[in-house]
Amino acid sequence: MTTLEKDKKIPQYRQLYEILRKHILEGIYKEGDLLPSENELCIIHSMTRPTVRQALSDLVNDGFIKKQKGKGSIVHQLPKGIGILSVAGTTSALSGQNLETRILVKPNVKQWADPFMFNLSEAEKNSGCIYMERLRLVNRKPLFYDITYIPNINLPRFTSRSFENKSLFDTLRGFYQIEVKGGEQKLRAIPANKEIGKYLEVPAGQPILHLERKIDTNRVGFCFYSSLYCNTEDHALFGIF
Amino acid sequence: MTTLEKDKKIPQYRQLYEILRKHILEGIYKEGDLLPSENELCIIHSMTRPTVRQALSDLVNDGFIKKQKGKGSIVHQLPKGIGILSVAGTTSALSGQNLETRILVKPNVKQWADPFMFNLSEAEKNSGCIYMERLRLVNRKPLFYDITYIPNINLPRFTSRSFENKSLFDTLRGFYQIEVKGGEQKLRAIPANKEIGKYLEVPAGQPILHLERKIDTNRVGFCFYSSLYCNTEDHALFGIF
DNA sequence: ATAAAAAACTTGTAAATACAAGTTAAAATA
DNA sequence: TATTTTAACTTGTATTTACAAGTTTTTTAT
Repeated sequence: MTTLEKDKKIPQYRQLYEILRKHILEGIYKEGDLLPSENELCIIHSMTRPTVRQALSDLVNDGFIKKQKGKGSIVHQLPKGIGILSVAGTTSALSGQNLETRILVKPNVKQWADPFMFNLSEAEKNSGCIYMERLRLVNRKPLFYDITYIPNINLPRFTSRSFENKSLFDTLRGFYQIEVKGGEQKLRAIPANKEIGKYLEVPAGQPILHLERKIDTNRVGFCFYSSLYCNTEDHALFGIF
Repeated sequence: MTTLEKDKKIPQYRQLYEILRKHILEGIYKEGDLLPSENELCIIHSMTRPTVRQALSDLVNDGFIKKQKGKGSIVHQLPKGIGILSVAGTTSALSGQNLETRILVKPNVKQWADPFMFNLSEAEKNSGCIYMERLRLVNRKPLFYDITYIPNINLPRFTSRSFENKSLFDTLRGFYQIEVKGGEQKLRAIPANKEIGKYLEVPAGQPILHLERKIDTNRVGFCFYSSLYCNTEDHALFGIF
């Protein structure tokens, strides 16, 4: 095989989800619009109602539409802030904006910090972790200071890949067939220390939002971790629930 | 009729959800345990697999279990922080802990603030809002300072009800059949001002987490709003996604 | 005894069907 | 014309069936 990629079948409901999501993001369906009814979507895309409903259910969970019995699927107003609180990497959360990524510390293998922000399995502890520091800028202003920890398990050539202009999520999916499934996060408001203040260009002591995240994937037992410092002075973090 | 309550049929999948959720919270199923398989649940509760799967799907979305193909439904580790980021009122988010609620400003009808943190419909603007301020204490320490805004639409006797030891969500459900469906929120880290500092017993300038929330309900077009100031020094906010 | 193969589980995806319940638009009635 | 009723839509809930795909246990063969 010339490539590591396996051809994985994409489920029908997922394909429909992607199509509708794209159409909403492109503005083909605008805020307040009704999507075609479930029965119409069945006919258009040659699938049955349960399949269509699964796609719509995912769109509801991700905040793109809301449903009303008797009426239809209504396109939700798109988040104006930064949608990092749901399943999304920082790159996707900031899509459409003038985004720049600066690598502060290139991916390198090291030991896990002890204690670590989440409980680690023995397998994770023994394998060590790939460590990386990145800064994300929107319109030339630094917004995120992101420290990433990835277990060093079966990820050939990972440290030599570039992340300058590519999403970590895309890299994991493209080269290793790793899909993000969900995760958990802890939030705190903390004062910026000297180092964080330097990176985010704010005075020490200024309130900063700190997210500690554990991100689950489709590979059983494989999670990765992120410690994210976010300047919310200009941009609030946005989430749906 | 002597009561406002209509007898609303609770769907089977919702009943199963509540049972399993309760069992997990009570520790009958512990972290890492496998729930009975879908087919077993079908037999136990006399329902079909799609119905069971809908209940399990909701449990996944709410972070109580994760599913693994070929294996089963695994009970998730329960959040140690405060699960306010998903569908939950502060009361439910703090359940099990030594919780006290102090009413700072009793419910009273007033005009909406202008500008308001979310866009309001004309119907909402015209009706005015019910305003309330509450302080939530955990183990005698104030954690949340909560300002609630509820549109004054068809909620008889609302301002005269007590919220001392009752959840707002429970009141809305019990007296008005209003169920919380979801919502959206904006998060910021801000410095405590004098007033917030006084309530949360922290020095002015200390980083505080500010949540602005719009909460959707099953009553079409009826939302309510909350501005929540949270001291995350001791307790991080916890969320799954 | 060890290793490979098969069987027996598990959840994931998908179809076809039926009726309930809420909303909207058309038709009938006053 | 204005109002009420009806019909035609919409999504919500639930059953039944089938097979795919991943995991674990058992059986079989070496």
